[in-house]
Amino acid sequence: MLSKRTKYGLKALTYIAKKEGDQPVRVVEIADSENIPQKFLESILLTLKKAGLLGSKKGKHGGYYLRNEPSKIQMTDVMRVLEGPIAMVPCVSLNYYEKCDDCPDEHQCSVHKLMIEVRDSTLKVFRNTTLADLALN
Amino acid sequence: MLSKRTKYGLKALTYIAKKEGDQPVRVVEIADSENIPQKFLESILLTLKKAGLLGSKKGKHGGYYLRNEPSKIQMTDVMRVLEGPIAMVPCVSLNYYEKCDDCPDEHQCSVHKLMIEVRDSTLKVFRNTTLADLALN
DNA sequence: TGTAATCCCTACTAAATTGATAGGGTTAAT
DNA sequence: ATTAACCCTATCAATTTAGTAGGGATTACA
Repeated sequence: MLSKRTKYGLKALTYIAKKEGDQPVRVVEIADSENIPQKFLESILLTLKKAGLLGSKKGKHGGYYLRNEPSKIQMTDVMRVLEGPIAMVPCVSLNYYEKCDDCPDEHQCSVHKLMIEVRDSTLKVFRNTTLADLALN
Repeated sequence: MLSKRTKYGLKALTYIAKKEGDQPVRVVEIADSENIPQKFLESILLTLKKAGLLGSKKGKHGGYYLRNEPSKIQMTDVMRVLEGPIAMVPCVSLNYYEKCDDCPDEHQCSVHKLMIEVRDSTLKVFRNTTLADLALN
């Protein structure tokens, strides 16, 4: 299941991408438009900023803006920042690999094989989708 | 992330499928072979039984057995029983649909669109994989 | 220079979920 | 009758989730 955090983050990014003026977008505006608790959203956007996806401007007329063109922002990057590993088990994760402690040999593990397939098919979707695609319509 | 419950369940099913004699397979044997806490495994196999995937025989020489040929058991069914919805958000779930309370119109929701794609690609994998595939090798 | 608007940061918390463990009940074979 | 096995319920500690609270730091502008 996708966390609310991730869902809100995606919606917020989409909102900002759609807006794309020269003015940064305020948290409160996004929160109101997308029905997201403001304080919660603040912390999410902060995460996205620290990850380099968003930039910010403080003070009056401040807000958040994209650091790249929407068409250059892949879902793989967004999802890894917001949700963590894309793989369903650590032993098939590209970026967060970890050995299972119950598994003597993962190359003979049926779950391992299956989850590699799932990972690859999900990755394909995320790699082929950019923020520009989300912002269409 | 896949729960341990699901992972253990998949391993257990694979174990039983590989064994496939006329004797039912005992919980303790699976638990020992696959490094799964026995009591925990008991409750998982019970769930699989109640869902109709496994049958059981009580008492001496008892154990669990498959109710169908491995090649007839799709991962979609197994995953739904063990892990619940395959979709990452309830609003794109085929079997557990639920409206998002923050979303006025889900057809205009960017997350919705993306998650439909993910769901479909994951479903494709699960539909094309049976327990017989997991039990290979 | 003061004030309001805005992002930034830390700490806390209630509720839910996960990954078990405990303890015994029921059934079947011998 | 005894033992081996599944069946069932309750409980629990740790972790994660979805926030809330409270204020600090910075900037625009009057």
